[in-house]
Amino acid sequence: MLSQPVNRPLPMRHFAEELPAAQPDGEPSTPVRAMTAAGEANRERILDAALARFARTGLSGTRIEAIAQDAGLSKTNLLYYFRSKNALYLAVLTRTLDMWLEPLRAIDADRDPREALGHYITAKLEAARDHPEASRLFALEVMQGAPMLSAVLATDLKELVDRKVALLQLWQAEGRLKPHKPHHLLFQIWATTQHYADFATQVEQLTGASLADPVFFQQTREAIVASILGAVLP
Amino acid sequence: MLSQPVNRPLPMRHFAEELPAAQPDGEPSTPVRAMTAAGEANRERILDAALARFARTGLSGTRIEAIAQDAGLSKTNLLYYFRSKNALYLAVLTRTLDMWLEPLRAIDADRDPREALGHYITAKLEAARDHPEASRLFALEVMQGAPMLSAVLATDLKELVDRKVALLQLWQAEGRLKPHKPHHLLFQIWATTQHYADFATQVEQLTGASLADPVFFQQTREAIVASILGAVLP
DNA sequence: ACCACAATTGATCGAATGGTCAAGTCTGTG
DNA sequence: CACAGACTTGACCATTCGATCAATTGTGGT
Repeated sequence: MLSQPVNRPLPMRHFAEELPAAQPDGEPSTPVRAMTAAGEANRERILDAALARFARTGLSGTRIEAIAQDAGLSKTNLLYYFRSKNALYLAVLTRTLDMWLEPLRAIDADRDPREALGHYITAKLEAARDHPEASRLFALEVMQGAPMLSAVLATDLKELVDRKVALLQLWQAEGRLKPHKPHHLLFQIWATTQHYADFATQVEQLTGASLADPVFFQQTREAIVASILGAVLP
Repeated sequence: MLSQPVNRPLPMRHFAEELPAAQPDGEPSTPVRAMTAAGEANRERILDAALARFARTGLSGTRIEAIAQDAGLSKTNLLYYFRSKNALYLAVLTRTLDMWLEPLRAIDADRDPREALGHYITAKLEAARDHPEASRLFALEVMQGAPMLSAVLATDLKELVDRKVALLQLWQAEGRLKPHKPHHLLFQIWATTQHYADFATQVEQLTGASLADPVFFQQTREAIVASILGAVLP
């Protein structure tokens, strides 16, 4: 059993770790002193190493010491920056969430549907190419029922998706998209683009190519755009 | 270091556990006596429980004791049927592999492409509905680089896919399919259908429905068929 | 009824691993 | 220069968990 720790000033190294609704009121537990440049850099290196490891072997399959080694630190020192393995995992997850959501946010109501959706697909495929670990990490997490992210997903993601679904329905009402349950459109885009990141090893094994190859990338992009846009544009 | 155990007769309970190329020649280590009916049933219950657990929490995230409890056995007793956690995992994996490959095998050269591919999509979606854990287990395994399955996938799956790709190319040459890199067609089908199993919690959270709902199932099926077949049929 | 082997159990081992502690060293600021 | 607090380390603790072992019970076949 943990004794509920009271509002003591939080050392800088743990400043960003607090859960969203951790402090009902009062001082936001201002850090005592700023982090050193070296400390800042260490934090980043740890997060990078952790992303790579977690994305490959999952939370329970990753040893905290392996991350520390990758980052060039001792296990104890890593634990100085992140109070626990779970805290580190959560930090990686939230840090990556924005990257995942951003392309969806960028779908613009003012643009032409064809162009907007084409851009979205391209952006998602670029994300799959440039940050496959991020994609894999989310996939792992969501597939396991999003035990750490369920709250965020149920609110932030849900709200964002609802907004974009409304936009798609508007476009449908205007006759600029075929009638179609909009969710399926989103799911198809997510599924196909992320597939090339999440199952990269399989894709490479079967085709001998990867998204890193520009030719293959273009080919993939066109295949996805053709099938998805072909089905929803009037 | 394990001392290489020599061809002693393998007890029935471990009969199926041997790796494919384990016995270059000689007696196939005939089991001493048949398993009891109870034993057979236990093995099945263990495999079922293990599939459910592994699909949710992965290999390292699953405690062998949890599986035993789900199956109504003691941990020690489970270890009587499977010599190790890895052996159990591998048994679950191989047992499920056929289920995954079967729909692909069923793509028939004699049928019309539209019909054959429509059937394939439907079969994959039914598999996603009826055996989501199997789909999730494979996804987890492949996403992590298929450490246990790489050999099988590199041979069995590769060969099967190559055969079907050749068929698709034939259809293209006959003008019955649009020219198109066939792999992308397969990937799109896999990605979209499996998405509804692998990310079921997300799908449910965002739409409130699941494949178990017949209306939603039909809707999904039509959306996928429309976009994929629409793009590849001439 | 007997026997060989299947099935089951509880005790226990040992390695792996997350996390703590006390004792430092380094460094920016007053 | 002094000091507070950031940063680092190695020793150590506690627990979890896969696996083994010895011993006992159940059971199908002769």
